[in-house]
Amino acid sequence: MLMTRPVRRGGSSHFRPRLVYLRAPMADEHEHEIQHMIDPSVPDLSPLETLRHSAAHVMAAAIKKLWPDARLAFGPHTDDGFYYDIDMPHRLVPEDFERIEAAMQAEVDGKHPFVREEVTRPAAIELFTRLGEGLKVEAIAAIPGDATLTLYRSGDFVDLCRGPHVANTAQIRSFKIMSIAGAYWRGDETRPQLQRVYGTAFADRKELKEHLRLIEEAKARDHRKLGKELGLFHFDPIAPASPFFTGRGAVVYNSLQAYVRQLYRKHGYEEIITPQIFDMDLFKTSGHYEHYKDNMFACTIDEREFGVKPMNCPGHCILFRQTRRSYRELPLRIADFGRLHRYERSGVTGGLTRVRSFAQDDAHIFCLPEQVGAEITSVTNTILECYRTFGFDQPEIEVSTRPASYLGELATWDRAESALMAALDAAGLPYKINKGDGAFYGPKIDFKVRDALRRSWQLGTVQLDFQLPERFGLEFVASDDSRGRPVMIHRAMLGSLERFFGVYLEHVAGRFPTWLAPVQVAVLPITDAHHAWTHEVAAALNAAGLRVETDLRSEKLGLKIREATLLRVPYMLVLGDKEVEARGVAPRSRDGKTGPLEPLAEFVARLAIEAQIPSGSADPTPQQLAPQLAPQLTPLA
RNA sequence: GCCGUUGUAGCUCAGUCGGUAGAGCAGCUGAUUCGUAAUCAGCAGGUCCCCGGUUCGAAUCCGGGCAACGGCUCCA
Repeated sequence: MLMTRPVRRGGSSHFRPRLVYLRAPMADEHEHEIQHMIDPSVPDLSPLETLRHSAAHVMAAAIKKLWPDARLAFGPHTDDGFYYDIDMPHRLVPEDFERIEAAMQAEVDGKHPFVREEVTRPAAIELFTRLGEGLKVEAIAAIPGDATLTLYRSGDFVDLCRGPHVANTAQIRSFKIMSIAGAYWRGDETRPQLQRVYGTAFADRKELKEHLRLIEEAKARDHRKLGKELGLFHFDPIAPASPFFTGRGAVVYNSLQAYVRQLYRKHGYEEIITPQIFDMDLFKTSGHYEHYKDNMFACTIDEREFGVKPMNCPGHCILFRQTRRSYRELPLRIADFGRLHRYERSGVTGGLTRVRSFAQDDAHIFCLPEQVGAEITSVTNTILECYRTFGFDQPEIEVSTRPASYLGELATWDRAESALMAALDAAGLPYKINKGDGAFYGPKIDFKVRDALRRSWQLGTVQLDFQLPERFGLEFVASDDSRGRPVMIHRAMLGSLERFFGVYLEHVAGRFPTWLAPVQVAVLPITDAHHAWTHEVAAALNAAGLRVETDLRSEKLGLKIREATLLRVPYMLVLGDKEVEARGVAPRSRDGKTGPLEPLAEFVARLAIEAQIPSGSADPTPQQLAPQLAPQLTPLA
């Protein structure tokens, strides 16, 4: 039951209702909303976020009990839990987690209500100074204005906090300390580092268990692990953060490119090839030298400074202006799989997700200002089609608008931003606006997909650019013979192919659809007597353009099946007396299903269709689509 | 770049107090010819990440580098 009491607000004299929680049972779904409605200064958190933020308080209280000299910083909720930044002499190790959890449980068992309290700034400073919470005092100093501050008490723990919170610590029943990491006070790397303790909490034990299972599953299908197990790619210290793709990996990589090329053909792009290394003058013109030089590989030859391209756009501008362009040529859509090199700082790289040598499915569209809307619509549709093919759900779309420091005319920005949103509106696509998050050269749309484990990845991007056409003096001849400046649209669907490779590998847990599988069919003779038919079958598959491997070793069938299964080969053909006699095959899928004996030609014809690169001219067949959630494979013994 | 952790055979890992480097899998050789997720035996395989120091002696201790991993920051 909710009760209200009058509370003085700020300096004004009016009274407003305020909440006090007296109720123990958890999870009134609407508590937080009520809290938020009554006081808009209370952040609008979801019930789960509220629970997690409350759990952060409980954890902080527990840590303060165990290590009274701990100084608290901030303790917010995150996408899948919460953390608290703490400054203390004791260096936490995983062995401490159990003690912390036990102390947290004591807080929970104490059934302490969360009590909100309003204080003046001086009172808050006085309180936290007395408690020795220097970081809190600093945080108070950083809060602008002289608004009333709020405290939340639970038991004998008190924290500066805007809330909201659950009613009572007893509601925090399912929690776990996850990990410990370093973090800076307010992200400032010149300040001493704090210890960030990560935890998670859920409304009930079942959800917590499921969350922990998903974490285990994510570990099992980590693309770095799968890449090694499946022999797809390799890293060596001799080329830090730069993948070596093996023969198998390159099949996947090239097939991804082949698919994107299908889309290009369908949607009116032409693919070009541009240089790798340019005179640094190019990047001085584009602005990369000024803004991005520290991330570029450079060298000086013959007293001339060169830079390895970190992006394709400047080179594309050169190609655009190498001839006089008529408005009739626009929109000009040029695509480039050019290899890019960026000197990513040593601490930021990892697996395929952030590498120093990579390629994008990159394209630039040069168009008339009035063509922007139609182009955005077309690009967006192509991106959505692309993600469908890979079995991703509808992506989350975010529009980033003009940042504080920007280049170009205000009116142009306004026009561009409304063009982006109008295109999305027209397509009936929901999106979120990230105000002020655009690049300084133009607004953008980002596309984020969720993979099979519900993790979010930013893949595609569509960016308007008014700067490069200006800087490179690009122009076209208009119908009245005047000169106009084209608008440049940067766009990528998969983003970095390397990164997409990693994301997708995890999404399908190594079970590539047939058209992407490095090996599509494994032919497994039972004994030497079946080798002749094996060679015939393999030759027929090979002739149909399928990727086939034979296993002629004198190993037992079980082993051959096991190994092909672990390599996630989509189909296995076990050949024994029956198959030889019938001149047929009985395909076994990697899921363990065995089909009936059928004539070889039938299987070849069927598989050839399934293995086709999705054409982009029709919806992919179910077989071409990726499996949504791969069944769990028996782990290696 | 910053903080922390780690680095031993192709892979996954063990290695006590500083005293000649270990296993399983993979590989090679041989045997086995087998019907839907691991046949048996033998052999071979090492710059203990790199450089330097301490020590009679270093995988082990110390210093410096490199790389990977977990985070932070960054990702015009």
